[in-house]
Amino acid sequence: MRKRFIDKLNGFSPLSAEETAALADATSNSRKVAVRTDLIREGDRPGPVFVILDGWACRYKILPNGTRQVLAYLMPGDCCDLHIGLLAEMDHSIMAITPAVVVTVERLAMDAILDRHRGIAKAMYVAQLVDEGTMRAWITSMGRRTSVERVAHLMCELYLRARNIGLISGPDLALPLSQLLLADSLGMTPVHLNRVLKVLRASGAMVIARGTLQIKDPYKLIQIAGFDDNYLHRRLRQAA
Amino acid sequence: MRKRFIDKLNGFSPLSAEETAALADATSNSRKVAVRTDLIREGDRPGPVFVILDGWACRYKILPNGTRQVLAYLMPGDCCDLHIGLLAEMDHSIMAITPAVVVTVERLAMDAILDRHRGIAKAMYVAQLVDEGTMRAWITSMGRRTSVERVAHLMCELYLRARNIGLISGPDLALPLSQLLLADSLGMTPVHLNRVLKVLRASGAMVIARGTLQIKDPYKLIQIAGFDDNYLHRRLRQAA
DNA sequence: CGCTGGATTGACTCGGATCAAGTCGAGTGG
DNA sequence: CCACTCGACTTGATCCGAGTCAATCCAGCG
Repeated sequence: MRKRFIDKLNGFSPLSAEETAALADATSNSRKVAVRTDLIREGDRPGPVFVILDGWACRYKILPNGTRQVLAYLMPGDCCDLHIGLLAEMDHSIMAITPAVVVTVERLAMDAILDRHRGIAKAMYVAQLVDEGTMRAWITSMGRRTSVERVAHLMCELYLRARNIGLISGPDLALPLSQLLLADSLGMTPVHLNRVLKVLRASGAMVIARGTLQIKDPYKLIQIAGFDDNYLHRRLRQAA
Repeated sequence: MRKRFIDKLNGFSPLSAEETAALADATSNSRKVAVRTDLIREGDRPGPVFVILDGWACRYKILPNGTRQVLAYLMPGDCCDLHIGLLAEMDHSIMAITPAVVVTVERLAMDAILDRHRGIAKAMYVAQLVDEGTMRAWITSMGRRTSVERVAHLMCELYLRARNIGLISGPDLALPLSQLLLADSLGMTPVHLNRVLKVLRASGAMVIARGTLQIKDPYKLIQIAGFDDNYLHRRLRQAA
């Protein structure tokens, strides 16, 4: 299960055998987390860095008026911000949206790893840059894409990310996201999201049903979304 | 002019005299940039890290359909991502929106500084976390705030950031942002933005006129925006 | 077998986009 | 000094995408 995290980092910047071993060592102590548990809440003082080994989680904020905005999805291999411990308090919460397996790495241990293993540090910096790129893509979606484009774009992203970490190989992805959650990610109401899904289904591009995303026509979906995968930064600078 | 950058970092994590000197040294070689010049474009291979010493800039993306989304504003003291050099290409562009003074720090020089001066590294990591928090706040705004709230929220943010770096002291802020630019930041049309500004003016909370933001009633503005400054992380963990 | 939470659909309303005309102000050149 | 121009700001009229409210539908499950 740790494999996914190590593989993901290795994909960003090649790791030595020693570094792989160090990572495996640091992430050996995992724990299970129940669905809908907050890993950390807005206002909390950040503790150790954690890494999702299995299951999905999301970052989110609750507004004064009670509405919720989902800010990002965390899939196996993703981790929360490296230097989170420098902050006095969290500006958002993180919640498990499936039963999940999580490992926590103490701040000092994390610092030691980053210091000692430059390859790991480099890979994790890239991972962070990708997360930032993803946030920018979300801002762009919310600001300048129609609701149909927005949904298509998110599905392209989630599909590619899942594929990049080897979660899937075929055209289908197990999506443990309720329409309510998706609506809260995309800045729309559940009712409207449902209608958008119907449009996409009718277009023949994709279907979401019974917790599974089926991409029927990848080319069409990408075209609808105006999707460009550059922000996921898979092709990396060679001579870095 | 370099002072602003150093002061900002110092506010995030106290710097030693030696560190201050190292920063001053690294940022001594500045250049002027004309309005509306791109500092770097989407698709470019990232070069050195750069820091805005004077003037304003913005990150933005242009979509296939020609529309633009502004992703962030950079004010004096702000810098682009530290580890940007690890990526193969930029996923967005950065443009000067006023005549600006910019300093570029070569990647190796930057790495050396981060290695040698932990205080600088820490302060810059915090700065990056703040930028991420800001992006999350933007996502939240776009997704779950009305247009009036959104405008008010952005103005609170810009005002506080300007104040935090000592750009202003009174209730007024010189805002070099056209309505078109603001509209492209907030995911609305210039026409609608204009009407929203009128509403805010009528409410007595704030006025934007002739390139100046005047906050007439701070309490009311914050209330309209539902603004919480926690994401700017000014109160930092003491024992960090 | 009925309960419950998510998904789906319909009817109506409204915020914000679009289209179209101005207006204002700063520069520029006659 | 004034007319001309150009870009940015304003305002009005109309339309449409998305929100709201409300009623089912449906599947999993205690």
